[in-house]
Amino acid sequence: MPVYRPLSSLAPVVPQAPLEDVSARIRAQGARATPARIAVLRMLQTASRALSHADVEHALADSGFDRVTLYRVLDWLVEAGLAHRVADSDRVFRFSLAASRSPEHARHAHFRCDDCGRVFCLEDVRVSTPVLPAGFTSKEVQVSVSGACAECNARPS
Amino acid sequence: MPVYRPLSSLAPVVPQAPLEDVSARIRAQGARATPARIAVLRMLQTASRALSHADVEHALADSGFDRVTLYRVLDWLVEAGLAHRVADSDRVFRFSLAASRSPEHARHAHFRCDDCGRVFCLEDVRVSTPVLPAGFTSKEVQVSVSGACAECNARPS
DNA sequence: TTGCATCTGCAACTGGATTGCGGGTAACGG
DNA sequence: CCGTTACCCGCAATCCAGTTGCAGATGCAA
Ligand SMILES: [Mn+2]
Ligand SMILES: [Mn+2]
Ligand SMILES: [Zn+2]
Ligand SMILES: [Zn+2]
Repeated sequence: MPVYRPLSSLAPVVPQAPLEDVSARIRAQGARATPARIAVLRMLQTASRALSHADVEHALADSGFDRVTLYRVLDWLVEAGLAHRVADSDRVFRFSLAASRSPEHARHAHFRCDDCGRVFCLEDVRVSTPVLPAGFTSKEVQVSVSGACAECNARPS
Repeated sequence: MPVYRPLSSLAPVVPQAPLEDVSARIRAQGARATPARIAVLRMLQTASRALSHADVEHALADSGFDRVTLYRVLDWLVEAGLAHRVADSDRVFRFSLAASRSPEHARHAHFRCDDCGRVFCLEDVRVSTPVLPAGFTSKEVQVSVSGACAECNARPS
């Protein structure tokens, strides 16, 4: 079980995205553009990988948002169709921008490193809906690969 | 979020499989063939879908096995390579016979019904390892489709 | 049959996620 | 601008699948 590693030691996931744009997008869903929603959505937009609640909480620690508020914001984003949620093999949910919201976030596979615990978006590995048994209808397809990431393979350990 | 539904209302998942065979298979792993291990392994062998700890616990309620024992048996089965574990989108682990243990359990996709919460093994949907970024190595690939199963689609609801 | 490493039962614990509720505030109308 | 109010947030308690520690039981090889 990999230990938690703060975002600072990872790829840059700093909240920096067109502010007005983000607020407008939230209001377009018929909801209030609150500081918490804006901050989290901006973060997701610039994230290079799927973020857990803990990731968001640590990155936005200075802002002083309540833990529960961040849970609710993430839930709301999913419900509003702005983000999607995948259950990781370590029983934590990870969030990333919804496919429909940006072309580079089209349906793709995810990779979980068993060593460092990070989850990468494999943008190049596209996912297609398989043929299902009669009567079954699909809403979502998730492909998740586990193993060791490049960084962890390089490190002698 | 679908409510838990007891096994009795679902497909027949009664523990009935060659007893001696099962005991021998357990001992072949250098472990003791205890009642709990035998019962759980027999259950997995006849299950038509991936079982959660709760499924096993309810089905074997009469036997009086402790909750923790069943957790440990399931963990042991995975460690021994006799079963494999998939993390479901509702944050519960589900278990099924390992691919190497029976030809009909080759690497396949799983289907989760958002309505009734059941997880089906899509034996016909084979899974192959995708091409990964340089330096990445894979150990396991999981494909999980979500949507509505035939039964739930048929029911008017 | 006996020895003992392995396994089980029980109870306490963990950590991510959820819920209830009183107080706060974004957005709209005036 | 300011008042109103439905929506949102902070806080504390709670849930729940899964884990851990330890003392006692037991499968099985000798
Ligand atoms: Mn992604
Ligand atoms: Mn399966
Ligand atoms: Zn890694
Ligand atoms: Zn169903």
